[in-house]
Amino acid sequence: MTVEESSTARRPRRGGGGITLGDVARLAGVSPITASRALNTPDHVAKETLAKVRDAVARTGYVPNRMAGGLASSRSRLVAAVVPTISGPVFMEMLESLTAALADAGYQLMLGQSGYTESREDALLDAIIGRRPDGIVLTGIMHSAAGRRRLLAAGIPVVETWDLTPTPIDMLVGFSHVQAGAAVARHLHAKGRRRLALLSGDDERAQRRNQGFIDEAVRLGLARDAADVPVRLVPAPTTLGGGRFGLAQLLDTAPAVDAVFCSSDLLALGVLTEATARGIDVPKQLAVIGFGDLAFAGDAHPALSTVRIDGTGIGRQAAQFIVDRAEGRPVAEKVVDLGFQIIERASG
Amino acid sequence: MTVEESSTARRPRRGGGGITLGDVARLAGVSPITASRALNTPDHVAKETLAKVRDAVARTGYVPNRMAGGLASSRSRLVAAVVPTISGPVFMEMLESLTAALADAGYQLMLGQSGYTESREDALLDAIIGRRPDGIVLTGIMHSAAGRRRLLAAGIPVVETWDLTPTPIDMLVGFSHVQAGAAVARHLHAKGRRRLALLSGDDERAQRRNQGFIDEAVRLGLARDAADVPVRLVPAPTTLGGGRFGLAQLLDTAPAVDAVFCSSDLLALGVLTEATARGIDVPKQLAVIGFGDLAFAGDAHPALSTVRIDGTGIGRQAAQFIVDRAEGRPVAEKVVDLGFQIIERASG
DNA sequence: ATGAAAGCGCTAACAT
DNA sequence: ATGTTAGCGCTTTCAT
Repeated sequence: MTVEESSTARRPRRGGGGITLGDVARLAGVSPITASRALNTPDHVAKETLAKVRDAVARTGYVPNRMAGGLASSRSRLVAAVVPTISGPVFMEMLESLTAALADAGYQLMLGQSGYTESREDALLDAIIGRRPDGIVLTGIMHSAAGRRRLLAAGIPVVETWDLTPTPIDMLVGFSHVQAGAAVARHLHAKGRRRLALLSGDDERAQRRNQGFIDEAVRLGLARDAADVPVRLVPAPTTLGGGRFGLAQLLDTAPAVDAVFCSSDLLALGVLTEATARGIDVPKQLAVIGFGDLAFAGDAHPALSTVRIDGTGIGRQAAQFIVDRAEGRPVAEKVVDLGFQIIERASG
Repeated sequence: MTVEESSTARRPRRGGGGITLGDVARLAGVSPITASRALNTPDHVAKETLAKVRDAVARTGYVPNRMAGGLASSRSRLVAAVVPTISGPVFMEMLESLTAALADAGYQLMLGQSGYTESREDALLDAIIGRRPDGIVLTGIMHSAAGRRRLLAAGIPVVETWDLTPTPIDMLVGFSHVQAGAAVARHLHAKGRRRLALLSGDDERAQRRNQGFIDEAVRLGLARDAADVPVRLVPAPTTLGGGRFGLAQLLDTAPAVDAVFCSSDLLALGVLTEATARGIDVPKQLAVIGFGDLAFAGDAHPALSTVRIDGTGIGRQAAQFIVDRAEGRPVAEKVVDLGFQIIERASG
């Protein structure tokens, strides 16, 4: 008690006036550095000392200041994640497992949205680099050449996700969009479909899946050439409404279509909805394949066939990458392909 | 150039070896504190000096270390947000506007998930308090009495959201769940519905809406007493499948029901789906009201009537609260009721 | 196993 | 308008 009073009295004007490691150390009757060791590397400290420090922590309610720790050690234990936009259910599963896995390892997630103008992207990078995160997880576009250079220059470990780019900045966990598109085309072909069509958001990744889909359709003899596959593009982010509207448009221009590959489950749900409204029988008249395997896919009517992406796995692997790097563990393989899985349900 | 070399040579073993404010100051030929002022309070600095510093920043690619700045100024410019779980589309709109509004003001969002065991909640609090955030935005349960005390003790401004508790910890932005439930009951009554039912997630807020709904139904003479209103509870988080299953159960026990208030739009979409599958005419035989007004609500078939919550407004106001507090501006009103709005579409 | 000294990179306080 | 000094709270390095 006397200790607390005297320390309070001596404290100068600056600072938050909170409890510091020094206070804990004084209460435990050890030096600050010993208190620090007791908290960070308990096995380098005598059992008795440990007990005294732990007791002092409990009595004071001390919580270490991670800004100070980070400054001293050059390890922020902060990880930045950048997504195009937070709404848009696609990346949620990944963010959830990423957050959880990082929390388990004692790291915290900082969230940033890149899906705005390019000038904003620069400001976002400043905000991120300024925090000196131990890693950054990139999802979506955010790769202006200047941005890549800045990240590299800052020496921050980078994990790119949801994609398999040929020239990764650093580490990478994802899957091949081209192959996913091709696999869907093969699936539909195997199910006897002959007039394939695409309903897709206008974002870059979706277009890559479309390319794989179209090329495979041509290869299988389902279309004379690329221009022979009906494509309807709707603005991303995709919506249920976009699916309804898109199907209507598609049927106007290509009424003979017997299968649609949608770039998202939401779009596919819209197609299902519009089909119901028009009395089109799914899957008899029209097969519908979604993308993402969101929670609702299996419960739709009819149950939605789709491409499952292991968002949880992506998040977990991204966390692993960064934590390993931060802890100085060797990273065996910098590129991990988690693949995808076609989930066949009632709709196709 | 000579400057850079000499500074590099002198640099000791610790630290990241990156460019610091000192480097910029030396290059610009001013003292570090002047360089600091040029970046933080440009109008306290002569035009010429400003130009020299800006030039040095541009040439070096300097990005201020916010950990150091935060440590020195006791202002982290970090805001923590706690949600029960990231998946679950309900809070996304809020998170999006919160992130954007904070970014605009130069603050960064740290995300935490509380939706696990109580022991985790404690660890989460430690992680958050350890970062000394300038504010914390709470959504969902996370209010163990001990937790409240710790937050208060840490002196971190707290904004509770999505609710109007009678005893807020600090600041509050939300709406009344009881009133929302009551308003839906009145709406259905006004539309001529007489046998109201509830299909709801088992979370606390939903139950509060249910209470308001039931009480109002009794008051309107639509039920003899509270037990007279059919209620089907499904586990939260709610799903489309839960809606389908729930409606089936509800109709088994109470076939005369002519209106269902669902605790989420997803649940309501499931009800719509199951109704379609069973050939039940919505809204003729059954009115369906959702909650949340998610993006798909208006595009469902039939278009879903629902309760709109201004998630964007909640996020914006929460950011405003915290930034105002951090900048030392007076906060006029610590409690803001953003209300809700019944959106009448085709389903009821 | 424990401690003393010396910073990490920045800004508040007090000059001038 | 600019500079000097002294920390913020912690951890690294080097002793013992």
